[in-house]
Amino acid sequence: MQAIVDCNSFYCSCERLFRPDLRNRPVVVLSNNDGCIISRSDEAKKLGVGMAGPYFQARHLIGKNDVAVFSSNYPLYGDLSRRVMDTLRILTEHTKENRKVEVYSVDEAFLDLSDIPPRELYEYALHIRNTVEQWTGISVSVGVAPTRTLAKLANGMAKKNKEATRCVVALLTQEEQRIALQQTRVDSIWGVGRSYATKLINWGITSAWELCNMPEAWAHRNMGGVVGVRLVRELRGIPAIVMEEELVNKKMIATTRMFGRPVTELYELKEAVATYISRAAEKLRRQQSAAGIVSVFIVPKEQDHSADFKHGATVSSYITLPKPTALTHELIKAAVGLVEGLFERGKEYKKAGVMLSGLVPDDSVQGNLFAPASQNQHRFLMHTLDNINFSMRDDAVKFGSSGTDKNWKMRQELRSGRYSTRWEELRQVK
DNA sequence: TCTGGGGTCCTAGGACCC
DNA sequence: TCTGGGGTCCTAGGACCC
Repeated sequence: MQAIVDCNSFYCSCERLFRPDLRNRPVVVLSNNDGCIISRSDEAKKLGVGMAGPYFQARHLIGKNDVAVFSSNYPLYGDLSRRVMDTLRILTEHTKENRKVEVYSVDEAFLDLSDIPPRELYEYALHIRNTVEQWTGISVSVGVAPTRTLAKLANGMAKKNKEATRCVVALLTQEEQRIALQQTRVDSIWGVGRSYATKLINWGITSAWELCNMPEAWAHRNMGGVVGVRLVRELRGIPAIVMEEELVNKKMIATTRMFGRPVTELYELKEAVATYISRAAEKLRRQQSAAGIVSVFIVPKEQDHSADFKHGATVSSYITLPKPTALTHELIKAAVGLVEGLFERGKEYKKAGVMLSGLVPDDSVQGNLFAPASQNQHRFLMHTLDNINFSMRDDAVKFGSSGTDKNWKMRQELRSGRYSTRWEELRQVK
């Protein structure tokens, strides 16, 4: 059996943890640039605040109902996430194999419960739920089932009805699974997004149970080949998605941001791109990789507002480096060159991003016999720079090309303190 | 005159996730 | 006025090889 442990309204719960006065008040957390609503407390959901909707559209509702609003505070959420995951690891340590927890995202993890006797599963899950809340202050929901997709489905049922289920739902028998599938709409299955949902409904398939009964060949033809087959099997209780072998390195590293205001000058775009590259290069070095391909994209402000804003007229280009590198200045040089090619005078830009791909392990990078000895010093410099930025504060030391004013930076007007990772921002009680 | 078939690698783009 | 950011996997199709 598999379990998925998923934090309830995670970002909102994190904010509330340090603001007990908000316990019964509706809370929402905004995306970067204060653009969209990405987390809502139950009270906010009840008010009808939509998920992932633009903040400005919900503003009226929020103002009228005394909703507490926060910009996202990733240092805080990251730290609390680590505490929750550590707790899960401790709770599952008694099992023989050491790797029973697979962190799936910042607020959820899969647990392998194959060596827990079926009769004890529900109590076991409940114990996990209660202990995580007691130790970290974060409340979670747990779904238990033979496959990951069914576990997700169970988790959704637990979240929907917290009191009755005590935030734990286990679908252990075929009978329980059938009823759950019949009650679940096809568009809330894990792995069915907007586009497949529309297709399925047009075909007259509206419940998860109906999809579960479609032949595999049909799923292969109509739902993305092997992906569709796996999905149908998972619904039937046949595991088709398995635990990851181990934490693997990323295959691509991206840093992209909206600007706080429209940007018209080339030098500002270059500063932004150099800043993003510095970030991405840090991530690159953290996993001891080097990048062989640098891509850059910039997004002009739409003239046509009726168009889908996510599919604007993005312009992008990429370059394959002569040799993979993890050195920030080499990556910046490549990226800045690309921006110069993409930029058009007279246009307003709202977003830019960089991507590093073609990643290889850094130690496997072929040394060049004729490279100057200074190469190794560069490497040492990068290491020092990362250490300073990690221990002091972000960007304490940086490259001049990143700019100093950065008045294009994103808006983040409502951020709470980084209570648990910065001494200066420690919460004070009188 | 008749001009195959199978394999690999790469890229672009679609779909999904949180 | 104001719509996030960072990933993954898969497929199709083209280029190339023998």
